[in-house]
Amino acid sequence: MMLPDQIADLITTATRKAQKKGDLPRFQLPSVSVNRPKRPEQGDWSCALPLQIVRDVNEALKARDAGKLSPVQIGEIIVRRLPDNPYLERVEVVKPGFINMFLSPEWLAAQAGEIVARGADYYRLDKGQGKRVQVEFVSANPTGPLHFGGARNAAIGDTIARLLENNGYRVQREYYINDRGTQMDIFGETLWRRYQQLHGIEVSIPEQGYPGAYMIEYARKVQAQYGDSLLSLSDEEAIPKFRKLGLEIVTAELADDLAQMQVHFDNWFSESSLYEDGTFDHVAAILRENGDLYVKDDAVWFRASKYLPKSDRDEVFIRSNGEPGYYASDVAYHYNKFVTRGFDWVINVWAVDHQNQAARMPAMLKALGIDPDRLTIVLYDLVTLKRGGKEVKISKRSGELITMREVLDEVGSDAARFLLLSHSNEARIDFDIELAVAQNSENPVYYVQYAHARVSSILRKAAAQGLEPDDAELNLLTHPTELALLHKMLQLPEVVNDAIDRLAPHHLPHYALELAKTFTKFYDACRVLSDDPADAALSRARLTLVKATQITLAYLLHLMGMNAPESM
RNA sequence: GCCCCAGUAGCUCAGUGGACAGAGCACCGGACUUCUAAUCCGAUGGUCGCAGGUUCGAAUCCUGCCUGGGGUGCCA
Repeated sequence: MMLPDQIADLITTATRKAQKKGDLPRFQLPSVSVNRPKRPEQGDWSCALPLQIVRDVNEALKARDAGKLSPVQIGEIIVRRLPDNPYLERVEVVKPGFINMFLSPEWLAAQAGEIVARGADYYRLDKGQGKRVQVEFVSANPTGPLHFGGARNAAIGDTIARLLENNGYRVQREYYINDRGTQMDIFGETLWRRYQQLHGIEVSIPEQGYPGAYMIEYARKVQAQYGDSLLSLSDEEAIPKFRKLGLEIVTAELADDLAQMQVHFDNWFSESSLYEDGTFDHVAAILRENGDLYVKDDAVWFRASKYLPKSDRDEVFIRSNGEPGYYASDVAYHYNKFVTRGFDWVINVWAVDHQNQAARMPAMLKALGIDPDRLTIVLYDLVTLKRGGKEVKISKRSGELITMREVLDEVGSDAARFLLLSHSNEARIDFDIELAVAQNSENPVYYVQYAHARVSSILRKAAAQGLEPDDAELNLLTHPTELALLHKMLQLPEVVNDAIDRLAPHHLPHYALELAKTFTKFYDACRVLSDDPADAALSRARLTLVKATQITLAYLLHLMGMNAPESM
């Protein structure tokens, strides 16, 4: 259980006891929460319960004509019943009715030893309790290299997966490959034409095809493997063949690009497999039996309005040309996720231009008898690429960077991930390449990594002197910056908990910056190593704190998919 | 038209019911024979888009409006 929950429990217990003993009248208590006040004089933890219950208290007292209590008086009554506990050294009740609590420095200092003893496990929560969750992300159409916008999707999705897998969930990362439909046919045809062109055949690529130079590269890869042996194929034979070959090339390239960002998928799921293994026919049968399908304008429609009371809008299931639409694939796909594979929870990470699609997902789930709460769609806004404040046009012809690989090659994965994660999902990002590359104080990425490098350097130097972390005399840790650093480290589970509850990974980089700042203040104020043997005990205690900081920073960087450098 | 998101310090952004609204950058003034100065300390800086409402308490919740972005039935 997290520290704030434990402290809130103390308040709850004390209040119930006060009721039982007759100090306070009986009524239904609200759930108690505590928060970290901004001002140090208001304590390490604060609780506003007296203000929240003053009305209930006085109404109950009035009923038996027993006078009135002020919030401060209520607070004092509660505090008198506070159970013995190791955390709190001092508790104050102040106007207008806050209970301010101060952590025991001894208990706080002892946590440094706990962190060193248990490592990152000290911070891990069992939020998931073994639940199976799938995070589906990126899932860009496999018709070319990843656009830089995909990097934000990758950073968000992968970080959510990391948050979950470190806190009690069994996580699968999945990439959904849209490997059927009109776009793929045109892609296959373009590749086929490029291949023919490489062999001197004068053909032109399709009108709505893929003009990018990368298609010529793909054709060269086909040529390298097959030579001219495919030239004899007819268009009817060649297009499916090249669609398949192209898909293999692109998929390998996507995996490669994503690996550059420390992103690895457990499963690449083929859309067309849903049609080959009968899933699509099966869900169509379910919907038909329930009377959820009807024909209009030569198309088959899904009666979505039946399941979404606020909407009168239905969805095209099978288009008038006989081809299932994307919504039909989504129905089959989600049936596969929830029923066939039985995930407890599914998270889809989508760009904000799919917002409408996201709003229509619950209808299909209800129609399939699946609890809509088992699906969460994380929507994020787009990224504008800039260089020195000027927008980089998303145009191949400009010659400017646009693919994810090109940006990563220039700014590096760590900086890209950190900067892409720093904004809330709903916020648009202006990603300035110049700023991202800058290895100076303007760039917060390096401030955080630098703190880890410093910590590592101290531990190295100490080891060379024969000094190791030792928790025998941790009560020597009394300096305000030492206690502040410990208090900040203890905040990590709260940050993680919040990030998971809201699927908002941007809390991690912000906290990382705060933690690095808090460490650097300690570093500035407190010398760890010393030439004087008389300081050895304090050095060992501080080394424990430094080691705990290293563990914490490394875990935090790991959650963000970043490296924790030992030196810079 | 309708739906979604955003509007907080000069800039980039945190903060989704608690106390006097925060950070980074920029700007100004200090600190270096450093366990890595990619540093630290201090100062300046805000009618939280606007107007109502709910509440002991609102940047946060509700209603309306303004501005910007996105979406809006056979593309995905």
